[in-house]
Amino acid sequence: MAKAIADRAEVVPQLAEVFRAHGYEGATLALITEATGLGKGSLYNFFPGGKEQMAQEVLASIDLWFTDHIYAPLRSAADPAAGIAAMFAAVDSYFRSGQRVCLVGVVALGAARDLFADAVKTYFTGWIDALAHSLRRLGHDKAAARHMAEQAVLAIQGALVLTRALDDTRVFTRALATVRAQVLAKP
Amino acid sequence: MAKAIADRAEVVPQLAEVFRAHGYEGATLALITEATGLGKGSLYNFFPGGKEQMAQEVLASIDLWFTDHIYAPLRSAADPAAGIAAMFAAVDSYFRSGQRVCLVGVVALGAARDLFADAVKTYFTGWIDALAHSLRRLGHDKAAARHMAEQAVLAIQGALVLTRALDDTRVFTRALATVRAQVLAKP
DNA sequence: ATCACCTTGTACCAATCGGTACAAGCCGTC
DNA sequence: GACGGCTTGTACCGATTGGTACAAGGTGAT
Repeated sequence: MAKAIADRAEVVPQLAEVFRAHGYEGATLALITEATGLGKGSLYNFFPGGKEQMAQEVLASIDLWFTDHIYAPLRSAADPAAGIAAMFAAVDSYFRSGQRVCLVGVVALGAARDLFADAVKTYFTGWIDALAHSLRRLGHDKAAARHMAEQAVLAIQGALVLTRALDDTRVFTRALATVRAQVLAKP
Repeated sequence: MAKAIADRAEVVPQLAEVFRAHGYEGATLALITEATGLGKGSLYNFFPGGKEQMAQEVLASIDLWFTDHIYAPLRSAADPAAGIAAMFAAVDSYFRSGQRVCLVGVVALGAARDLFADAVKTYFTGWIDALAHSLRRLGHDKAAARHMAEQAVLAIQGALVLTRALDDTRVFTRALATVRAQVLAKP
């Protein structure tokens, strides 16, 4: 019938928003159709694997974004403290001060965790590893750096939960500032 | 047909486990029937309001448990530090070292948040208030106590997310120990 | 023993789920 | 301008969703 070459590149972020808002099982094809403007025909043409493939590609694109905008800068920053500061700025902007939710965290808590276990683990270990790397350069020993990185990532996830629970973005802002200060404190 | 007086008191915890494992929307009546051993007839006899009422009562029972076992002891403990230590022990046991997930957190992240917004807010504000109360008694000023309590609760939630994401309960144990030390440090 | 009431299993309901089939149409290529 | 290959809308599929109706059966009070 038509040809609108709806590019994957613009569909995947729309899919991401649907999964974020409704979770994996809650993201029905009806919602996906509505959010993307694509009928089932197009959807299954682009993603023959159905919902599962859509979610996999969304998770892959998220991982790519974090790699490009957070993990890599964390590793290549001339000044590790500056790299960490940039990370917190990127996180605040990515999660819209807590209004946006972390899809990977949502998946991890849900029943679909097993389906996407690899992607979930890759995301979090990638983040913790990159941050721990910066912390070592900052002068922390290996064990302390890993532990501190883990604690920081976990606090960000918790901040997203609590922010949504209390429906107050100031929670997120406060939490981010606190973790930032802890992480950037002199070893 | 039968009479088995399946008491509410034993059904609600079973419901809680189903909601925890599958989320609100993911907890289908088929799963609920299987987990409780109760047919639809009994289920809708006990909970005329359907799934929503089941979830509300589960959330209420969770709030009651936390009030009895955590918030109240936190307030009435002769030694505030002992009360806080007891809280961490209770949390570790309740969440089975991170193998169990926080239903309230799961709901807060999901699409059903608006349906249960009141219960979710009550749970978290209750927790933060009680902990902040203990921290004041420990010598922190009002603002610092609130801030520290918020940070502790949020770290516990984040620890649950990360523990499930990495499928490693040691994450939870480490995180809990860290937060405990931060919170119990001399003001 | 009777009776009213509570509990329960089963059949059933419309709506929606994820997914498939396929014809109709648009496109670039020759 | 005809062709072949993508892209798309629509109709359709069986399975499952949350929920209702109700008859059958069990229980306790009398």
